[in-house]
Amino acid sequence: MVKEIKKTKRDNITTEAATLFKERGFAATTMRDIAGKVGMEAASLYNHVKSKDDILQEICFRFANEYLSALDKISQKVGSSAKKIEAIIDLHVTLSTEDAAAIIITNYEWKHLPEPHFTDFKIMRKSYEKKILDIITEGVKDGSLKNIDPQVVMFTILSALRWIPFWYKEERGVSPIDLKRNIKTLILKGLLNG
Amino acid sequence: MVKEIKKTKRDNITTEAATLFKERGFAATTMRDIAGKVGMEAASLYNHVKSKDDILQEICFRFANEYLSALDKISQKVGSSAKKIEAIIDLHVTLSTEDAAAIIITNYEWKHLPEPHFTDFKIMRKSYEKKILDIITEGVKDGSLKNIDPQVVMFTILSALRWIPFWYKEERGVSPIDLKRNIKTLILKGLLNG
DNA sequence: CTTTTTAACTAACAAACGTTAGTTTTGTAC
DNA sequence: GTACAAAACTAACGTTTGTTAGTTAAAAAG
Repeated sequence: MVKEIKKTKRDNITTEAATLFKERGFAATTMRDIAGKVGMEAASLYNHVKSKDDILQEICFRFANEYLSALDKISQKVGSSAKKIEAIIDLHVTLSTEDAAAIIITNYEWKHLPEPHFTDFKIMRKSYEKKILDIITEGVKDGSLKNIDPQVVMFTILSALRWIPFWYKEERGVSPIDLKRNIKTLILKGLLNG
Repeated sequence: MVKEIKKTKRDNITTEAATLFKERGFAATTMRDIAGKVGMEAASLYNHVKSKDDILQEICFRFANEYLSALDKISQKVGSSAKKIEAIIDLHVTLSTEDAAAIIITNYEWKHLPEPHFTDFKIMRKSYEKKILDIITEGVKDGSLKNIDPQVVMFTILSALRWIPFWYKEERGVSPIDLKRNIKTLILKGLLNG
């Protein structure tokens, strides 16, 4: 009972902080801002959270781990390179539309992580990119994918996916399902007709 | 003579500041950081620059204008929708590889612009996106482009292009020309073979 | 050489920052 | 109802921030 209440409050702080970090950036968000959103004084936050950095760490590593473990599952289960890329698109769209603020933090505010977490995160990120690079390289080698520089393909796809939480809004009238289908078509079959 | 020297020093400050804003973000970069890079005391910066915000404004609006005027030229001169999109890709790659730091600021740190510049910038940005959206919509209507949601296409392409300065490095062995060709193939013809 | 600008410097300010200490309120268990 | 723990509060701390004031050195103009 005690632990559950504490966890809920901490989660609430994390969520509100993520929204502010997204809007103003980590460095420009103050503990007093976060406290205001949560409905308490800044000092009271420290009953639930160790520091401002602590909040950032929680967000970044929660999703870094989620991305990595999801990618591992994809690498094992799914078949062809193209199918794996489709699954990666699904993964990013799902996370980006479900928890946009936190995903933005994970993708763009992680540079404010203090050491050694900064280095740890960087390694995880590089590892994620490397795994995707390998999937693409494999597809190019077996001839199922076009002979485009795998590095360019990897970064172009990841860039497109990482930016989704910035522009995605329900009000635009594009459902997550539509979004997945449209991006897959664009990436795999291209924009040109015929 | 007098004006030229002044302009050069100011440009130097702007350039060094852009590098720091890119690495640490605008809010986490101090005037003392910038001064250190330039080789003077923080207070001396104010002989060349009105404020910290002033530096950010200069960078953001210089490139916002450059993007917009380049896009207008493309809209007038170039022919088909596909050719226009190719020209937009060329534009972004050229700017991103020539002045990566400043482009990153223009794309990601503009949220720190003080009003009314923030609103002004937002309008310019929306206008840029709208013009690209129109190009895509036209191509879908005349049947030269696949029937993918133009909004999704616009954001996906722009996301991929806006992220280039983050990962592009000469050492990766991909020249700007290669990059342009590869991205065009990926976007227009897709990743799948056959 | 003298005068006038330009641009560097040192020193300091007021505000805002993350965080700590100490105290009071709130909620739960006996 | 008393006891105890959790979580809120107020107050304040030491730093760091962007910026200003006042002064000195360097460069350009006459």
